[in-house]
Amino acid sequence: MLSNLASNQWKAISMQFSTVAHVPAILRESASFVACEAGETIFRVGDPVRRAMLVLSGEVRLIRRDPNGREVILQRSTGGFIAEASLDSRVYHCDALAAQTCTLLVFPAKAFLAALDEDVAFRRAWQSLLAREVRKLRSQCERLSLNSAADRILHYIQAEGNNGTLSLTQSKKAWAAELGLTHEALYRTLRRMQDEGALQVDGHQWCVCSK
Amino acid sequence: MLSNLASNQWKAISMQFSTVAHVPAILRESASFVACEAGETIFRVGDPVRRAMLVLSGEVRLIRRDPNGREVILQRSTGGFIAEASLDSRVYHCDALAAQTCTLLVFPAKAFLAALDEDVAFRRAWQSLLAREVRKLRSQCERLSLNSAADRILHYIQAEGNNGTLSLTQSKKAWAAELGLTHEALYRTLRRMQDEGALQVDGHQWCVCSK
DNA sequence: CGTACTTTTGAATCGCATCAAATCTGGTGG
DNA sequence: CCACCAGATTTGATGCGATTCAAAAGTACG
Repeated sequence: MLSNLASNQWKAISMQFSTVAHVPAILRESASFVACEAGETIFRVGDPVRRAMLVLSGEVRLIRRDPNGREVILQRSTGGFIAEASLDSRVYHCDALAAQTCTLLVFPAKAFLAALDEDVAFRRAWQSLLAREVRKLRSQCERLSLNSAADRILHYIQAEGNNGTLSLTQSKKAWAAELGLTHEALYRTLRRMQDEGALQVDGHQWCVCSK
Repeated sequence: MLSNLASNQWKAISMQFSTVAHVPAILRESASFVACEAGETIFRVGDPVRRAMLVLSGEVRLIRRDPNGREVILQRSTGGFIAEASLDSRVYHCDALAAQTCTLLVFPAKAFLAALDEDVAFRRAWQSLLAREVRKLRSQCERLSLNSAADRILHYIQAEGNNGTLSLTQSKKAWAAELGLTHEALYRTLRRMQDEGALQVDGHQWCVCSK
């Protein structure tokens, strides 16, 4: 864990995450790296919120368990801030798990909030991040309201892909969970859609065929 | 339509909507009321975002239509801001319909954004509003991922009600849409749960019975 | 090379969607 | 005040599609 980051590191990270480009100098000084092993718990429900966190590499999942013990993925991040909405909460309302070995960029929550008050550009970037998140979640709710597996798949490719083509960055099993389907249903529906010519596959690229 | 609001009106509105209490004086001066009739379209997909809007009375629904023409409710508001996340967008990405006769409090978008830059308390209130919205949407995604009607109903009552009791402010048909169910499925499941003693009903009050 | 996990296919079951129709409700106008 | 209408509510019958349980094959990793 480093308590200080070199300026070229900031440049590289800022290239990848536009919000980071707006992090003011004072806040940068209090940033540090954290490494997590696959399977590690990053925080749990009820833990006090002390840090703002950004996934640099690997994958983090925010999950909650339903009464039957099945886990529901609330957020899945392979890059970018996690639990943004918890920053103004006292405690977390979900668990965070490292799905793979991860590196995180962390900021003390207090300093982060103070910087939001001080720096206009940073504040704007943060607000636009939250707004994007709201739109993305509304889109996900819209998708989960569709009751056929095929419709959810098409909706996902349209919403998360580029111009009808999706580059899948996760296992199909994880994708199924995000779509609110069992993995069996996803496998079968993808197969059927390929057979019917509604989808084309090329490696990890999934492409909608408009007839 | 009034172009200026009396100070006692502000007090009344601020009592009901805490975010409004933080609206700075300059922004207040540019606020006005708008009345909408039931069924009226407030804005459409693609319309430029010119105003921030708050529902004072009546009901507004943000909807999108799926390829089959069925409408999906993205947000339903009987009080409070609507389309908060669109404020930093150029155009709207959904339709807004007045489900009943409504009165809205509207602000020019430009002045609203400027006030967010100027006033710290207002900005904090707004950011916390967005964060609450994110949490609420995550909760809805969690609920829509449950595949039994009974589980969704219980989840809704726990999440949206107080301590296991929900006061229903909408028709059961609208509730069904919010739960991602057909109204028939909701009616039947509610009936079954009452018969089984899992739910108690008293007028519009729905109460979960822990056995 | 073995272990853990994902991917894939099969068969049976169940719950929700769908279509249909009757009843109830609130609001409107004669 | 009553007739009427649109919408919500409710019940019924049917079929489909996703879940569930099961098992086999493929894949990554130490």
